[in-house]
Amino acid sequence: MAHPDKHIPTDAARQDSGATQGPKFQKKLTDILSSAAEVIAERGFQGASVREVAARGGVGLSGIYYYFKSKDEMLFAIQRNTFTALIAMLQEKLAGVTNPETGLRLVVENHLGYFLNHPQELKVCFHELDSLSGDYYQRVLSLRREYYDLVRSALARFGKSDEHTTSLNTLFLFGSLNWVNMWYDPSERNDSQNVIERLVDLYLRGITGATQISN
Amino acid sequence: MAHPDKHIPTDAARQDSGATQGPKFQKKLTDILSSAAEVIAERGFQGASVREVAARGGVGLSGIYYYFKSKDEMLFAIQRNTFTALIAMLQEKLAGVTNPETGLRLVVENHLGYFLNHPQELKVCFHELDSLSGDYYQRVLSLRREYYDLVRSALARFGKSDEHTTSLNTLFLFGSLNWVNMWYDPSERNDSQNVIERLVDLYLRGITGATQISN
DNA sequence: TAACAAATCGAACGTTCGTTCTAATTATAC
DNA sequence: GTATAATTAGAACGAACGTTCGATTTGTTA
Repeated sequence: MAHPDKHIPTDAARQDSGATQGPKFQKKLTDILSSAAEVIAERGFQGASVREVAARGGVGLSGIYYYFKSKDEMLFAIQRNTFTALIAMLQEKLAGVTNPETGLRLVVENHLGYFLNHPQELKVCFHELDSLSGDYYQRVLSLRREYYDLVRSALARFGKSDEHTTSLNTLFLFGSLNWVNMWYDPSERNDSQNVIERLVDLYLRGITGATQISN
Repeated sequence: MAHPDKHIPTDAARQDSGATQGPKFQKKLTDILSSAAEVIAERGFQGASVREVAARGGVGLSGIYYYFKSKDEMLFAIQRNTFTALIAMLQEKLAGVTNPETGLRLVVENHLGYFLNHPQELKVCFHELDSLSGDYYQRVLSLRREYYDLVRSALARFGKSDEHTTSLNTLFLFGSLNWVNMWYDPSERNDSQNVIERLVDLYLRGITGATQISN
């Protein structure tokens, strides 16, 4: 009881994005999360040791626990930040868009564009969905659903399929999108636009049944 | 040196499928591999403990090492068996088939059919590709390439796309196929045929650009 | 039953893991 | 400069990990 008040790590699980903490704290927290995404993408969540995350983040082992309550919370923070960003960016891009083809193109560009800039984070989100449990899992699940609904409603604008088929097409599209990080090498980023075009073409024809490519 | 000869676990890495060992040995080996696929699918490779695999397989902890040299070898055996089976089944189905639509349908039916019967094995193969290294990794990689080439050549029969586009379409298809085990619930196996049909429809139109569905 | 191999068991090894604790250091405010 | 909080550092905890080993049991062949 000699100590005034035990430090409670800022609870990255809360949505208070930095109001209570200085920018220096937020910067370090972001650095650690970036390192964590790196290590988890490489070794998997269970295989990623907190010690290595700490080393790459330039902190001591116990320093990690000043910023996060647990290893689980780090994974949760990565997934929450990523899905929140994906949703916000997509909502902004889709605002006011009515043309279905444009909507599909924006969906693909948004998702693959984010993958090009944050390959580790996206890999973690798509690869470690089941590594969380309890409250963390549920909250990420609801974000995933929100993102799914956004994409689904974009595909629904084509009006060419019944509801169930639209749902299936959405899931097929997510498969194609997420599988990209299994084979695409970002070092040769010359043909990234081509990948986007071919994927849009494929689903455009697949959904509408016509060859009405514009550009 | 009091012992005649140390037992060398039958080297599941070799391709001698049971000539040197009795059927009882092979049975138990299969049981263990099945349990291993179960645990690895649930907890990931790093998170799967040999102790739990042993428990579910009805063996003591050290009993595992009578059948396998290491945990890595177990993962290798699962992936090798799965890809070998997928390749063999697909080759048999595609034998003599020239119609491109039939080929695509057989590819999808083969892959998703295997998923329905062996969900854990397929999840392990698609989820733990990078958990192997060295020789094990290379040998699985070459099997994956063989399977990929089979599917790619089936899509190439449509003759509607250039080579690069065909490659991309193949990768997109693999994404859709492998993503299925992230959302499909095998307990409601009523609509599995519908999933296959919708996926075939989507890629049929996407590749050919026409709506030439037969049945 | 005797001999031998095949298969299983239990205990132990060295390591690494996530987490915690206390003390020391640095920054901030009066 | 002194007090107070924010941040870091180091050592240690028990638990779980993959693997090994010698002994024991089970099965097979004479």
